[in-house]
Amino acid sequence: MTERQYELGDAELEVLKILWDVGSVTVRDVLIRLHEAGRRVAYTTVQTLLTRLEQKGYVRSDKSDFAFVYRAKLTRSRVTQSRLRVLVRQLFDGAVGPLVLQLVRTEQLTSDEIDELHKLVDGLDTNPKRTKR
Amino acid sequence: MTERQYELGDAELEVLKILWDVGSVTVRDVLIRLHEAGRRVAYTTVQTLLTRLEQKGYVRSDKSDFAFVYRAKLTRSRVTQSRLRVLVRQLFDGAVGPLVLQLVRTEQLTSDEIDELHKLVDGLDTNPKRTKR
DNA sequence: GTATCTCTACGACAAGCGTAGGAGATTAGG
DNA sequence: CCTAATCTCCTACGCTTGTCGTAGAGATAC
Repeated sequence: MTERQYELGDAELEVLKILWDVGSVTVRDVLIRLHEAGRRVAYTTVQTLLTRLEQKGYVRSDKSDFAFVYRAKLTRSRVTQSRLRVLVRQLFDGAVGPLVLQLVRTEQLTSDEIDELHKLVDGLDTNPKRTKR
Repeated sequence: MTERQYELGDAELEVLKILWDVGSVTVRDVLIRLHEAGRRVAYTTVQTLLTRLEQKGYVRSDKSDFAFVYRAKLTRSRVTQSRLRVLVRQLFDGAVGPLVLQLVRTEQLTSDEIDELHKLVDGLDTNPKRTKR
């Protein structure tokens, strides 16, 4: 495809989320976590996923005294933002507005979220324009 | 992964979007459109994509006098909604609120979109009813 | 010191997807 | 009818991703 750099699959993302939650983990840590979550995978599967995540630059590893310890290199919001951007481009031709509108329109939000939204939206127009990263 | 049904790849989505825009198309129609958009693919590639889309239930075809004519079976919003749901589940554990918040926070919206958002958000609490698809 | 456990390295395989070629049918133009 | 252009059908290749197996290196356990 066009610009297919920097992708990650579902399973990889699953692992990455654990790294975000926990911080530093070994292969076994991730494995246990996944098993607790009902995900029955083999040790070496996790190992492969972590290796690939490292190759892709999402994760860094250092050899501690016993096993390799992995930690995320990219922040959660960095990655989610990038993924969102891809999706927005794919589905809404890059226009975020329509996406938000569809979300607000078709998904139910909790009243807390609605309150938060109110605050955000109210603050929007007073906010000066932001630089495009 | 768990429930991997109902997926479609980038190229497939690209084609599907053309169907949404145009309505009824032949393989060649799509091909021309793609070429106009700078996407240099072979005729048979488009054919494969349409066939797969049909197998997956996104598209329906009928044999008109010469070539097959394809049209979308699922609406655009239906598909975008489903894709959004997947992404929301993956990245935000199914919570739409945080997603919207992140979007509003990190992406710039046009003032029209902000106005629209205002209206939507204001209408939210008074209009909580929705049928679950 | 041999059996056991755990970790790493390497390879592999199936499915999904993007991409396409070739064979054979069909249609249009003379 | 003959030929060129098209269309459909079938097959396939390479890459990514999810999933492991196995073999070897260190440590542990008796």
